[in-house]
Amino acid sequence: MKKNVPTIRDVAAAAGVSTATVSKFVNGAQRFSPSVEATITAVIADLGYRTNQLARSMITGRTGTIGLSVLDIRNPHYTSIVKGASRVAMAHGYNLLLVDTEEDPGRERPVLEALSRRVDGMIVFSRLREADMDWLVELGKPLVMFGRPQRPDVRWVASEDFRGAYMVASHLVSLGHKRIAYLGFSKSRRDQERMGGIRACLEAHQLPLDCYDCATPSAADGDRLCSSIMLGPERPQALICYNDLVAMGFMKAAQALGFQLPADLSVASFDNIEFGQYTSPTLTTVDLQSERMGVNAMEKLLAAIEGKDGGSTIIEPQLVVRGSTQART
Amino acid sequence: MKKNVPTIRDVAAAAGVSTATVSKFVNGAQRFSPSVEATITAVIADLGYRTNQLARSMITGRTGTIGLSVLDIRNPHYTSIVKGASRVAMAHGYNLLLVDTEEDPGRERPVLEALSRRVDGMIVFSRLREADMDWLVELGKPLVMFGRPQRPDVRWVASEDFRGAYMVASHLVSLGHKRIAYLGFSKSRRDQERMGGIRACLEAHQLPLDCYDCATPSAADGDRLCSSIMLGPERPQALICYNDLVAMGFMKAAQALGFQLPADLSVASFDNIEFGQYTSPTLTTVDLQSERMGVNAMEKLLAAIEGKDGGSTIIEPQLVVRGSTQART
DNA sequence: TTGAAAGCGCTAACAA
DNA sequence: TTGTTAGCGCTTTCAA
Repeated sequence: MKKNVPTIRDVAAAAGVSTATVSKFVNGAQRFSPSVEATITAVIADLGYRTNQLARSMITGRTGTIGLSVLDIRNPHYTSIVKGASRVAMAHGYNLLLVDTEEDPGRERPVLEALSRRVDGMIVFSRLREADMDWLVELGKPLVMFGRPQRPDVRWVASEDFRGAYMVASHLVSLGHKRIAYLGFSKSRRDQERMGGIRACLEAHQLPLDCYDCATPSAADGDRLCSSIMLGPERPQALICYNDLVAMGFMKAAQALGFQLPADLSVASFDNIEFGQYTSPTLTTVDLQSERMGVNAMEKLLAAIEGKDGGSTIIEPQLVVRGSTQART
Repeated sequence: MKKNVPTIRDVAAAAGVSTATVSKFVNGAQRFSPSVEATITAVIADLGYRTNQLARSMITGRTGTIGLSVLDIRNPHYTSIVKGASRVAMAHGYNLLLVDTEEDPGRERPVLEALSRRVDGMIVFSRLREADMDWLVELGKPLVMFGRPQRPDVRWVASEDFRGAYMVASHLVSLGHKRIAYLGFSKSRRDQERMGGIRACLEAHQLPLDCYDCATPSAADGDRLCSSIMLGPERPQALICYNDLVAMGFMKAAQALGFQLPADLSVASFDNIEFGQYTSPTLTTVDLQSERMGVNAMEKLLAAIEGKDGGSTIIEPQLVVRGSTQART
């Protein structure tokens, strides 16, 4: 038995009208005489006709699909962004073409170039340097990025990383910590801002800052670097991690090393992923409002697709104090 | 300035050959005379020509895209599945069209029907009952599902939920627990198997089983149901939760109520999400190998698309014992 | 090895 | 309100 998907021509023939009429009807483009309307409706139901999106897209140039590129879908920060973006997209009848670049800048270009031809717009979280992303903009698709690319055509949503970092640092200083360290992730563009915020705060208090660097922003790396930081010559009293995952891995490793947290070390980080509430101790963190970032980015993109300017947005961070930070005794 | 994306005709004209030749060249369909090959290559590079996938798809019927439908992307169990599936898809040059049905069976049909027209195959995690998914199969696309749908055309990957459940129950019994409860999620088809496995084990030991039911399989619901379970007349000595999220919410609430875990209550669950290692106490759970499920499902689907039969797979569960379960003293 | 021509299923002027 | 007609960019016979 052959699979015969009915086309608009089949419907037109069966209903005794032209394909143009069926097309207009399907797209609700105008009003029809009751009789025509009735027949077409009946025939469509009868044949089980469904319009071929591909064919439509080819003409209209619109695909009804949004491309979303994230760095690691397993990081709940990105997962929440996807969730937020997905909700808005679905509510507007768009689908989501998801790309996980796995923190590898080298994968971004080929993947996004291919993606750009089949979507109406893209939201991208990138590890590329500003200088290396001309091609992205030249793809000519509406584009929303995370971070703050200095390009006139690109709208973005960003968090105030500098300010958030200043806030955590300030919190730790006020708890009486003198020796504070930062376990960052230099491959990220946000790392500079975070380190800058921490440094600015500490300098204002004339305190030094020790910096360490992850290879990947993951629990595994927090774990891996723990011994060298905690058992080295310059053991910190408080540590700020690049993100919650790093902090979780680090805390667990520190406890395995015999340290009491937060008594021996206060730990704080960025993102406020859901699971920070369940760690032991619970995690003090800077809430970046991931889901809202996703929602916001998608709203901007849909606006751009409709030719409106959604502008750019800075989302204010909020310090969430939990059990992992404590006053120096 | 107008955006003029070069088409195959532009290339043909500039190279002085026919569009058919260019098409064949682009698709590497055959060999060409050196001169033709050289000119076409040069012209393509010069014009920056890239083939329009949409147009090609319309003819070939292949889209290079896989649809993946999950119930809640924020649940790390699904996130890992997506990760696994995504890796395999990208490695084979496929894109991923992601759908998050948000645990709402009512959304599945319209969304998947729309999806089916623009993908080469679908992997779906569904809350639909067997009886309600005829339409899914009739969409006529290669299909891989999670769970064990009893349909000849559908390949699936499933975990041995009954066995896994039996294992946890057995573990708790051997720890000396007499009053064991199950906090399930009856909307899931897997719930039956899990409850069955637990019950089978307890009956073998002539122990009773109290059952409770979540409205959603989330930490929020574990939290919400905690007081009624822990402060009711039939407080359990051990609790098996539907998944890790429920367990995490439950444990946290129980501790807030003043209970010592695992001394006052042993808790275990299913999935083995990464974050179960960081809770306090760390979570005893049944590892379902989420990422592998995703990988496996995608491999099966790609096989099906190529006309091969990837078969169906049952993935064996593994009990991961951590701190949340302890012998009854 | 190359090309001519006929569409894939649909939409969008423009006419009637 | 309805129909005619000309494609969208590409692949695919079939013939040269």
